[in-house]
Amino acid sequence: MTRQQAGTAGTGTRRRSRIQRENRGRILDAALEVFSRHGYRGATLDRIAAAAGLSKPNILYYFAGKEDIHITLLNRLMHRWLEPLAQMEETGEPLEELLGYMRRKLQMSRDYPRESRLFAIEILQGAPRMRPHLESGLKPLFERKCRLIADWVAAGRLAPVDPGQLIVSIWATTQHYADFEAQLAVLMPEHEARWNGAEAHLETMFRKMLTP
Amino acid sequence: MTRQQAGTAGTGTRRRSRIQRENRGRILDAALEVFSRHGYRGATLDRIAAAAGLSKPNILYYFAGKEDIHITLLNRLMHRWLEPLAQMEETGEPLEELLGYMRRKLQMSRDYPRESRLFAIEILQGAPRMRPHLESGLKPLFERKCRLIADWVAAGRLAPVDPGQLIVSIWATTQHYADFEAQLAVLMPEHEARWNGAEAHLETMFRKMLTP
DNA sequence: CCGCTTTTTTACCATTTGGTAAAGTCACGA
DNA sequence: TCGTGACTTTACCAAATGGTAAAAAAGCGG
Repeated sequence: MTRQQAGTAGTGTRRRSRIQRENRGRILDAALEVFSRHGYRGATLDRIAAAAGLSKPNILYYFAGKEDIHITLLNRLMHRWLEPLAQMEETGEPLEELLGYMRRKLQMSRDYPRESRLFAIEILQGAPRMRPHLESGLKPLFERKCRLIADWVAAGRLAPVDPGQLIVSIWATTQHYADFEAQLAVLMPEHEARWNGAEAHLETMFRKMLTP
Repeated sequence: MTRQQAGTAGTGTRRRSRIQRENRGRILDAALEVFSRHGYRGATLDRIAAAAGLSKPNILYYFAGKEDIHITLLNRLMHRWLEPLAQMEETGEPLEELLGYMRRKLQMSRDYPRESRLFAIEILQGAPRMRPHLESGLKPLFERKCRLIADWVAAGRLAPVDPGQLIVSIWATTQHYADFEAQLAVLMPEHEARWNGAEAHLETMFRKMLTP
């Protein structure tokens, strides 16, 4: 019977000391940096430990293993990632709701590029650890919002559009600025101009596409 | 003085036997699969060797090392990747030129998803081995085509648009279907409907955005 | 300031990984 | 068909990697 580790405590046991909360936080922050740059296989515990300023065995005192850290990150991520879409509701003008969603998503790319890359790299690699989340978390929300958009179109409050394709194109255009930043920084070196240009461009594009 | 290896021959020596051409091809094909799924650090020579049906030392007979394989892939990729944009010229109707470019890019995502993922994963990881290519290959082409689009806008043949942002949004929307296929396959399981829907949606979107 | 728990460090391990040396095997032109 | 160079395999190696055991150090309630 091995000793109970801090991070391995059953889901019921939520008591965490101050030190545990601090160090788990530092580990997750460091792991986000490393996983989002190198993917699961390319990330090493040594690198995460170095970035967190802790020793490798100390990391393994707080988490059951590399996979445990990764899964914990993905769980947290999914929550935050769905929020902007969930906020799009039937109250309010359809066009403004959609533009608002696009703006929130673009802001997320700007504020949380590491999370965006973590998500992107996981999907690129075939979503091996995330498919359950996609099925159970994202898909129902996606379908609900597709029906909402379809209703708006049917009521003539939006130009005719394939709701699923519309949402996908919002994801694609907004996430691109976080995920491909290394490329865009070469082509458009001015950081502020790039982001302001993005917002103006996407606003024009989706407004033209959706105005009935 | 080590023995001269097949793949290490100086750039001048282009003679390659039938066996060399075959096996280098098989190795590069296998490596494309593995690198595009796991990134540079996550890919292993063992995996590449297994996928190619060769032994690991045999792989190292044809290439100087793991990095040599990766660089060779990126070089080949860059060539093919710039082609669709290079084909967009000032002869012909501006709107049709741009829509044609978008369609070629979407077709590339459909036909060469592994290449698209290889590129995406390299950029996501900060483009460590590709920045020179971006500077010397992509950037000049990008700037040239931006000027072309700016000229079209100035002549009133296109709606006012930020040329750089326009090109970026074409990249984002088309590449997304290859890079995020694992996610889209969950949300839109019907493969043909997904791609046909994409083409129709993007055509509508960019046509509305660009019609003067 | 004592004793007990939590946290951290030191010293390891087994496996994997990129890479090499050298002995074999094959192909093909003379 | 035979010799020579091109190709392939076998047997390794040193470093890196995920992970563990157990001792040492810190916290902390009493």
